[in-house]
Amino acid sequence: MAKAFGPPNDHNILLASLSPDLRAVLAPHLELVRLEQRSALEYPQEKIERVTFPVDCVGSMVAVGDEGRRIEVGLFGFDGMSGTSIVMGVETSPLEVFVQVAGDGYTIDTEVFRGLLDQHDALELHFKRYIHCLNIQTTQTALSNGQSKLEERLARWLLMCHDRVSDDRMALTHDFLSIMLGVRRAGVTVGTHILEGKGLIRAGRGVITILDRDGLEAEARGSYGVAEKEYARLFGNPPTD
Amino acid sequence: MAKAFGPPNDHNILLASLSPDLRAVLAPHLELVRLEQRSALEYPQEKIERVTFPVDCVGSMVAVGDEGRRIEVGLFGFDGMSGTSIVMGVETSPLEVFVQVAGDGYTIDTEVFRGLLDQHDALELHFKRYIHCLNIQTTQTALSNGQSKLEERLARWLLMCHDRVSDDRMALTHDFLSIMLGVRRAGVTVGTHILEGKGLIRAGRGVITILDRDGLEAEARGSYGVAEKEYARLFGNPPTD
DNA sequence: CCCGATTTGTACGCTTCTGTACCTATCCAG
DNA sequence: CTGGATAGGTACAGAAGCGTACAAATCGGG
Repeated sequence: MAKAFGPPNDHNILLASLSPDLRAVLAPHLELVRLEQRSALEYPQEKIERVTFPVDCVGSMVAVGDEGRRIEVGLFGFDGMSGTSIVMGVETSPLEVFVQVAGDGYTIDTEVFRGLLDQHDALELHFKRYIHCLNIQTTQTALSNGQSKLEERLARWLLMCHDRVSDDRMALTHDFLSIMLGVRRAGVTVGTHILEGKGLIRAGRGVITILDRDGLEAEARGSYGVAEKEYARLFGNPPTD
Repeated sequence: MAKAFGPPNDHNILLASLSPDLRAVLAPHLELVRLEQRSALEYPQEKIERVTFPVDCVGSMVAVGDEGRRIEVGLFGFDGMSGTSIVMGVETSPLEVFVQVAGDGYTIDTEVFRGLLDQHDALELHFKRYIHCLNIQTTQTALSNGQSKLEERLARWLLMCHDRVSDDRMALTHDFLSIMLGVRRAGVTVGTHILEGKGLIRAGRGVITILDRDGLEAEARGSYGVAEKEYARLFGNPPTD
């Protein structure tokens, strides 16, 4: 299977798939900003100030528990948005949301966004449907966390990340991946070697290159694809397809 | 900590916490029905016919993967509802939703429900906020699946189930629990012995009795409570508190 | 071009959980 | 009261991953 969201990533698909009139409603309030790696988009239990629609950056939603436990529960790029709680009518969330791959994104003030959603039901519907897809992604993560081996989870994660960047080369350290997957750093090293040994990826210092998407999907053994199919069904494939 | 949703369960809290006028909007369309154990409330990828608000039954949302992999990703009782996708503007979901503990519940036809949501934004807001809580529950499940030991996950699950039934005695087999947690049946047997050994529960054939909620919460080591606190914040404690 | 910082490779013993198997205890219908 | 069905207890070898530790490789600033 090709990338879930197709090649174009000079814009945000979620915004681009709005009808022209709804896009016109949002456009005047969107501001294009540069988002640096590790910068926070939301803090746990703190008021969400801005909603962000990535263009070529990638964000992670991470659940934090006691004793430093943490694990990624959501990944989004030009397919999605931060600040989903706002759409749900809640002003905070217990998750950490931060920029994982630096890049540009459109932001809008939370209050303004909430106001526009209230005025345009079709706008809210659009974002609710995206959140539905994101929730499915989280359920698949829960399934994967409970039932898959490390290298299967790694394969799934690499595919999801690859879907959201333009390059087959991705800047990722084992340490970073270990936090996302909630496993040992050394475990990621072993996992990457397994995938590398099968010719699915190539790993360099701080870089992982995707060589064989189909192979990775097979390696993920069904843990990848459900959320992506739902997204494709609801938001369609990009015009180039 | 006492039960997350307090003692009363002769009604559905989600419905009861609606304003009187919104309750009046829904009431004429609700039908009280008996829901038997194992009966399906939603089938994966099939149109959701009815939305259900449990009174004294409990439902599970289960993600299914390849090779018979399955794991529970959501639990709801008189605090919640089935058919959450409908609120999100989508008519299907990839999850299995079924009755885990038999009992009564109010149901409403999907089309009628969707129509009422469209007419009453405040009604939709109410259910969106519930879904926000349910999503948090799923993120905590993902965290727990990835980072907790079997007996911690078991303790968490028993607490969540206990929140949603009226009795300290719960009809649960090890086999059933093993499916919910996505572990071996024999593993659940060992897990229950650990909790029993600490005096937190008592286990009989097909029955688990909660003896010490606070002890179970400590045993869950932070994996229980986040979603429950959010629910309490948004929907308040029951009037008896 | 050298030094400290970052990243990766590898090893070891240990815990947790699995797959499988088999036996026992309890329940219920006839 | 008995026989089949259901539920639970236990055991064993092995896989998977952990915590920890340390060394090697690579990078970038001075």
